[in-house]
This record gives sequence, C-alpha cells and structure tokens, in this order.
Amino acid sequence: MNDRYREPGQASGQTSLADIAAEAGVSVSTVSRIANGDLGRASAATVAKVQRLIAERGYRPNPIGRSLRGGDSRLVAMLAPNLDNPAMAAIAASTEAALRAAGYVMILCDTHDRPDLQDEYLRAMRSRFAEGFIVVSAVASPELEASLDRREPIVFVNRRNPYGGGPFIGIDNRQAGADAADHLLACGVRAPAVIHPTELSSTIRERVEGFLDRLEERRPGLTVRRYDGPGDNHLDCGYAASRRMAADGGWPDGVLCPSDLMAYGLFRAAGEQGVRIPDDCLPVGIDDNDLNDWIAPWLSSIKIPYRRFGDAIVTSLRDLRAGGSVGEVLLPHQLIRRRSGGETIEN
Amino acid sequence: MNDRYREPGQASGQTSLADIAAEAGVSVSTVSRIANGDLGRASAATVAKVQRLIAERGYRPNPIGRSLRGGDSRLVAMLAPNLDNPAMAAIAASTEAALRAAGYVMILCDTHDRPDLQDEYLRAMRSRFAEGFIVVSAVASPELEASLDRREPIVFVNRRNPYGGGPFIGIDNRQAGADAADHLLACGVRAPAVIHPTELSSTIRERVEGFLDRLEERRPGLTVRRYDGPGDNHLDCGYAASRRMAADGGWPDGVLCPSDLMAYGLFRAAGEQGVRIPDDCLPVGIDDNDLNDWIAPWLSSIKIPYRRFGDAIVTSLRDLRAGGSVGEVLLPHQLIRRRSGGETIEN
DNA sequence: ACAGTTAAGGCAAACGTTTGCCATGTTCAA
DNA sequence: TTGAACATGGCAAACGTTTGCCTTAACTGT
Repeated sequence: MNDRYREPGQASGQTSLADIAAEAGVSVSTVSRIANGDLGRASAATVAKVQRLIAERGYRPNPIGRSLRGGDSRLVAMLAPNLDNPAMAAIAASTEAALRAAGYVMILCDTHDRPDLQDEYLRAMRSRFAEGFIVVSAVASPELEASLDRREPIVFVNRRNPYGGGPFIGIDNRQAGADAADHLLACGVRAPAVIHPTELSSTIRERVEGFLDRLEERRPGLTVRRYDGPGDNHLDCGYAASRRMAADGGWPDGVLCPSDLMAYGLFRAAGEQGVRIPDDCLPVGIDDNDLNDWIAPWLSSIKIPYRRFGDAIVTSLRDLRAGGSVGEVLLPHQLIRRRSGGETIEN
Repeated sequence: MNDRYREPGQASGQTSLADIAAEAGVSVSTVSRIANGDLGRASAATVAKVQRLIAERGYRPNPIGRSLRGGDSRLVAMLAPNLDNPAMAAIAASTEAALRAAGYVMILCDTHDRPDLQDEYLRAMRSRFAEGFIVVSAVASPELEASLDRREPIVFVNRRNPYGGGPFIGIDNRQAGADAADHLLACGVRAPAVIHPTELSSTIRERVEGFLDRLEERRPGLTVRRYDGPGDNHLDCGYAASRRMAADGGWPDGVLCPSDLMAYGLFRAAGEQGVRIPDDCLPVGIDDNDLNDWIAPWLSSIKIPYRRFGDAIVTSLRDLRAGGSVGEVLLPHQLIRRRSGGETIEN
C-alpha cells in the first residue's frame, strides 16, 4: 500500500506457529498442542525446547486464525444506545472490566436506539464471530429476532427482551418506583406528580406503574398528575414535560423523575421559572448518577448499581454459553437521600 | 459445545463464497471477483446470475477470512483511560460514529490510565489486525514505543505522544488557559488561584502554564496561589486541592479549574464550607461538560468540541494510512459564559 | 490456414490455527 | 515370539477470502 506506514500485525509482524515450528525442527501441530497446554503428546525434551522458543520469541496465538478455524474468538459485542448517557458509560465501563478479567475483548457499538443500526451491528458482529452479545436497552428489530431464533447467546440489560424471555440484568423497576413513592410521602409530599418521556420503554413504564400503584395503595383516590415530554434524550424530555406541568397546573410539591437525566431537565425548567429545588418542589430520581454527590446535592435518587452490572453480565453470558438456563438477575437498588446542603445520608 | 446455544456465525451460519459458487456452478474465484466489483472477468450472464444469488442469499463477505488473507480488517482500536469521565465518553461516542460512517468498526479498550493495560491492549489489538490505533491520553509504555518504531498508524488524542511526534488531535491548551485568565480578569477577579492534580499530565500543565503566563503578562508581579490535590480522578483532586486552598489562606475570588470535573470537586468543597459559587468564588472550567447547561449553571467553562473530534480523528487516521504526513490538529475552543441563573450567553 | 489476441473462468497458494487420524518405534505381557 | 498397548509426532483438512497464473475456446487479421 505504502512504505511509510505498515499494517500492524501483518505477515512480517507477529511470530507464528510456523516460525516456532521451523526453528524447533518440529511440526506446527506439535507446537500448537504444546502452546495449548497439551503436554502429554510430546517428549519432555521437545516440550521444553518449544516452550523456551515460545517464551523467547514472544509467541502469542493469532486470534484471527483461531476464530477462522472455528475456535473461540474471545470477542463479545456490546450494543448500547447513546454512550453520552452517563448510565450507559457506567455500564460499558464495568462490563469492559469484567470481560477483560474473563479474558474477553469487548466491542462497543453505539446503536443510537435505532433498530436499523442495531441490526447492522448484529450482522457485522456475527460475521466477526462474536461469541456473545450484550444488548443494552434493546429495541425490537428483525435481526434481533433472527438472532434469538438461532439461539445465539444474548444478554439483555436494562430493558427486557422485546420478544420475551432470555437472560436479563437490571433492577426491580416496579419496586424502585414504589420506593420513590414511599420516599416522597415520607418527606411530606401531598400532591406528587410524575413526568416521563412521551415514548415509554418497558423500563420506564414499570417504574411509573410501581410509583402509581404504591401511591394508590397508600393514598387511595389521590389523583397523581402525569406529564410526558418529547425529545431524543431524557434531558430534553424532562425539561419539556416539566414546562408542560408548570403551564398546566403549576409546580407540584414532589415529582418522580424516572431517570436522573429527567430530573436534570426538571431542574433547569425550575431554575428558569424561579422555582426552588428541592424546597418548593422535591424531585426523586432513579439511576443516581455519580455526579449527583458533587453537583446535584438537591437530588435524592434511587441508586442502580451499574458498577456491579459487569460481573452479573459476564456470569450470565458464561452460563448461557455453558448451556445453563439463565433467567433474570435483579440487582438491589437503594435510595440515596440528599439534602440541599450536600450531605449524603445513606440508609 | 452444547446444543442449546450455538456459536453465532459458525459453519452452519453465514453463507460463504463457496455456497454461492456451488449454487451458481462456478468457482469461488469468480464469485469473489464479482462480489468485489470486478465485473470484467466474467460473462454478463454469469455476473447476473451470481449477483442475483448474492442478493438472494444475503451473502456478506466474512471479515475474518479477509483479514487472515491480509486484506483489511476494518477494525480500529481506541484506547481510552476511564470511560467514566464524560469527556472520554463524548470522544468515544463521536469517534464511533465517524468510524462507522467510514466503514470501520471500533473496539473500545479502557486502559484505566495504566501503562501495563495499555500495552496489553496494544498487543491484543495488533494481533487482531487492527488497522489503526487511537490513543486517548496516552501514557509512556514499552509496547507503545514498539508500535511507533514499527510505524503503525497511531493517532494521539487529548494528550500528545509521550515519545514526541505523530498526529495529535486536541485543542490549544495554552491558549485555553490564557482565555480562562482573560475571563476571570474581565469578571473583576483580583486574586485568582489555580488548582490542579498532583500528577500533572502534559495537557493540564499546558493549561496551567497558559493561565499563569497570561496573568503575568497582564498583571505583572501578581502572585497566583496554586494548589494541587491527590486522587485517582479529577473530582477527588479538585475536592482535595480546594480544601487545601481553603485551609491555607481562605477562598480566593476566582479559580482556574483545568477540567470541569475539578470544578465539580471545588463546588462540593465550597458547599460544605458555606462558600457561595459563583458569588463568593468564581470558577472557570475547561471541557464544558454537556451537563453544565442543565445542572451546573454556575460554571463558565471553555468548551472543547469533543463532538468534532471523531471526524478529525478519522481524517488523520486515513491520511496516515495513505502515507501522508500528518501533524497536529488543533480544534477551536470557546468560552461558554454562564451565570448562576442558568442562562447561557455564548459570545 | 495459422499465429496472435482476447474473453471467461478455474487452480492453487497463502494467511494461522486446530485436530482427527495415521505412522513410526518402543515396551510389555502372555 | 507375537500381538497389544503406548509414546511421539507428523499429515492434511478445514475455516473464508483474495489473487497471480494457467487453461481453454473463440475470434481476429493476414
């Protein structure tokens, strides 16, 4: 192509089985077996010689050759919508670490929540011999359905399999909504409201339902104001919904924001209208973004242990590949109470 | 392995050249050539037949086979420290999009700023035939040096090549520091201070130097208080440095925080001590996190156009692989002024 | 009619692995 | 002494692709 910059790892690069074999005066098969720990198939002398050469030349098996042969590729694809969302970044970071610890390499694909991109990535990764898929906030798409039909190992995170079944990692969203309701009532909120995106995912729906059901249970007959907002991301949704809410009947004394980003949208709208948060209006979020402790001391939020998702995901993926039947893993959430001053009180 | 879950893309999966060839009654070579657009090597009838079959069976060339052969892998590795940092997430997201648009797939590796992990990933990616590397905030490491020696295509982002030279995407950090100084002076700050991490990267050093130099130029003889803070991340550094600053001589009327995260750390320390931000102490950040507009209306910050990094990175990578000599790309930054009320005034 | 050209397409090697099977040679028991 | 078992290790196919070179047949010009 050009002589200034070489392809990395190309022919002249890495030492291959053949190089070692030639130098040791044995066949590639023998070297391969020794490299893979099958030491009983060669004499002690041969094993020693080959092992020495492997160490000396820094031989590392080429994953490409391996995958082609049909062995494992040690590649796992993670499909996530929009990395800009700090929650996604947290999941990605913890999954990456867990996979690396298990000897895998993660390919991260940003699907922008679009079914067509999700499909494109599923195809691309399949033909790259990805050994498994982690789909965060999956959307229904033809290729996803096809993958499920082929019984490919797929772990769903955050949002359940739109076609039902399959392993799932997340929290008990209904319970989280109920906990949020309890929190608002405990803080003396009389007329709570709820905002949510116009387009409801199953995750958000469950949180809102859990919230409403718990309120109905504890305050029968109480009407809960409910506003939705349009937008690509939860920041915009939260902002738009809050403005609708303010225009419709003024600010309530408490609001469930089913994601922290929506709470940030509410915060902005409140600031613009001179409404003091949390004194005039007490929001409760779900996610508990790491930054809350630093710059959003006004936001109590239900912490989702995204840092722990990685391990759970890798465990599920392994069980799946081992043929075990894998169900849902619901990790524990926890309300983090914050007061405006910035002190955090964990219960 | 087991019959419940299959490897995706394995033998029984994707249609291969051989499948098409068998069905069309021609050789693999012919199909390969037609699939790659070399239409002059077969009769019109053959071309039509093969093209029809390719479309019908949904044939897509297997990238593994291609890479192995020595062709291109369309794989690019991005090594980033700590995805938790919103700035890194923004760079990763925009790069992913730009690479996908250019037909590449990005592998994202979290190096945690550790030289040994950076090395491990460089090796792993090289043997997977990555066509190029994007190293964000590179640290010096043996394998990086080796990669440079082999003239592999590496683009450095955010932090310059620790061994010097090579293409770089970033901003003019000295100028950004100077702009921050101008801003503080314009806001009437009399005795500005600066906080920074104890471990100085070249990026942060440049920002701080630009700040101090500009102050010396405009206010000769002015002594600028300077505090560093330990910690793994800039949040902790900023917090620790701020507390040191407060303990040492009280809060200044203005502070340069060479990253937004450090400003968040300062904000928390100020909140704990009852210091009002920005009224008592005016911070200026560098980065301009997207969330500032929503929940940090008190923070004026120098916006780094992370969203535009992706395109610049891909362009550099292409030029590099085409053999062109690629230098530094400094993208324009811009001060975003915010007032406590939340309104944004861009200049 | 014959050499030369062109069209059409197949052969086979190469990339790096893994693995079932075969080929030696040695040892051991009956 | 002869068969069996075992130790040691090589052969070759297979994965999917690309490409230099070869073959065959038809066509062209003289």
